[in-house]
Amino acid sequence: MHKRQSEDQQPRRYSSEDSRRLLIDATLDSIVEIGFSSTSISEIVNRAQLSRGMVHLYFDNKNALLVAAANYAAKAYYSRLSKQLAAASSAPQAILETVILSDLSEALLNERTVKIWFAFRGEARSNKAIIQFSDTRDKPLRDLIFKAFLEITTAQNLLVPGKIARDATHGTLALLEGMWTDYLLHSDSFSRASAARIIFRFLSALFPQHFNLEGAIVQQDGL
Amino acid sequence: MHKRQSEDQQPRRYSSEDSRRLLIDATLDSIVEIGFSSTSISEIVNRAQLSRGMVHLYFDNKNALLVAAANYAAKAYYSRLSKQLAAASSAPQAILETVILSDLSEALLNERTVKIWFAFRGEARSNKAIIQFSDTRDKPLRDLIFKAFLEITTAQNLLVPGKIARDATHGTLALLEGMWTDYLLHSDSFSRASAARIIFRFLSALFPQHFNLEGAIVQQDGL
DNA sequence: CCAGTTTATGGACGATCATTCATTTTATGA
DNA sequence: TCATAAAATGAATGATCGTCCATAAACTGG
Repeated sequence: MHKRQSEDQQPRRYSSEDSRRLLIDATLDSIVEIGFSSTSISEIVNRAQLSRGMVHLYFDNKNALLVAAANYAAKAYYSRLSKQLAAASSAPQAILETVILSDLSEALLNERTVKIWFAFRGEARSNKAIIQFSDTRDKPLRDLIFKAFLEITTAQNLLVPGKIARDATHGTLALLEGMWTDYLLHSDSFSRASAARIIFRFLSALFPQHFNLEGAIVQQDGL
Repeated sequence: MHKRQSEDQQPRRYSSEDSRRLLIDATLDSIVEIGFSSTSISEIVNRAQLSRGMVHLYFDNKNALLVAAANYAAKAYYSRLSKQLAAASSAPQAILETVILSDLSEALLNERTVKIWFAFRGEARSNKAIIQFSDTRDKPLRDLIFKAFLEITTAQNLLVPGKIARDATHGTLALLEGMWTDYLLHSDSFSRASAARIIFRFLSALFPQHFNLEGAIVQQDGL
C-alpha cells in the first residue's frame, strides 16, 4: 500500500476504499446515536474525522451514502448469519433452529442493528433505493426456511405440504420480525431465551415430532 | 361557537382546537407522503394552509407537535380497535379472533397507518416522548389478549396455564407486528386473508379445540 | 361603540443544511 | 527529480431549517 509516514506528521490514509468505509461506518454510528433525521453531512464527516468535501468525493450525494450504508448493513447481517449457518447440520429442523437462534443472537440482534434497521425502514418510503435493503429477511433466507419446512411437511405425508410449509415460513419470519420490534420497543425487558422459547412453542405445536421448547428434536433413526 | 363569516371574505376558523387538529393532520399527511425527515414546519403549515407562526402558537416547538401527532395516531388506533371489539362476544376465542382480524383490517392496517407507525418508530430513539406512543400494541391490549388466553389454558387443565398464556400472548403480538412489517415492506403482495390464516394456523396448532384456519371455533355446549 | 382578549399573520433572525470547487497535499511513475 | 495523477481540504454558496415577535385581524364582554 506504500504507506510512508514520517513520525510527527498526520498519517494520511490515502486509500479511497478506506475513506468510503470510514464514511459508511460514521453514518451508521450517527444513525444509531442521534437518529436518522439528525444525521447530517457535518455530523458524518466529524465522526469520520474527514473533511467536508469527502462525502461528495466518494458518493454522488448524501442519499447515495445512505443507500451505501443500508446496503453495507444488510450485507453485514447476511454475512453474520451465514457464518452461524455454516456450522449447522443439514437436517431441516436443525437448519430452522440455527436460523431462529442466529436471528435472535447478540451478533445479529443488538442495540445497534435494531436501531439501524428501524431507522432505515422508517425512511424507506421516501427513498425507494433503501427499501430493498431494509428487508432483513428477504428472498434467499425465505427460500432456505421454506425448503426446510417443505422437507418436514412432505415427510409427514400431509395433505397440502407446500401450503403448510409456506404458511410456516411466513409465520416464522413474522415471529422473528415481531421479536425484533419487541427488542426495539422494550429492550430492557427483552429476553432472547423467551423469544426463542415462544417461537419454538409455536413450531412444536405445528410440528410436534420435530420441535420442542428448546428447539429442534434430534432425528431418531426409526422415525 | 359564534362563527359569523361574510360571504366574500376569507373564513376564519377562530378555534384553537380546530387549528391544533389541522396542524396534527397536516403533520401526519406529510410524514405519510414525504417521510419524517422531510417533514418541516414550512411543509406542515403549507399543507394546513396556515401561517408560519401557528405551530409555535399552539405547540411549544416542532417536537411537541410531533409528539402530539404520535399521540393522536395512537389514540386513533385504539379507538378504531375498540369499536370493532365492542361487537365481539365475550368468549375468549371470539375476543382473540376479533383482535386479530381487527388489527389486520383495512381500518387499522393500511398504507397510511403503517407508514406513520414505522416513521415514528424509526425516530423514536432520538425522541424519548415518542417511543411510548410508537408501541401499537401496548399494555391494555396485551392484558386483554393475555386474559383471553389464560381462560383457554386454564380450561384445558394445562400444567402451566399462566406461562403458556403468556407465551401465546407474546407470540400472537409478535405475529401481528410481523404482519405489519410485511405490509410495510411488501404492500403489493400482502394479503390480509393469508396473514389471518397463518396466525390462526399457529393458534389452532396450539389450541386445536379453540381455533381453526378460519378463526375461532364456536363453543360447543358439551365441551 | 369601544377596550381587551384571542387568534392569526408573515417578515426577520441566526443556525445549519447539502453541495460546489479552487486549492493544497501526497503518492506515483518515468 | 519532477510532472502528473490521486486524494484531501475547507471556504463559500444559496437554500432551508426552527424559532421569535411586532403587527394585524377577528371576536368578546361591557
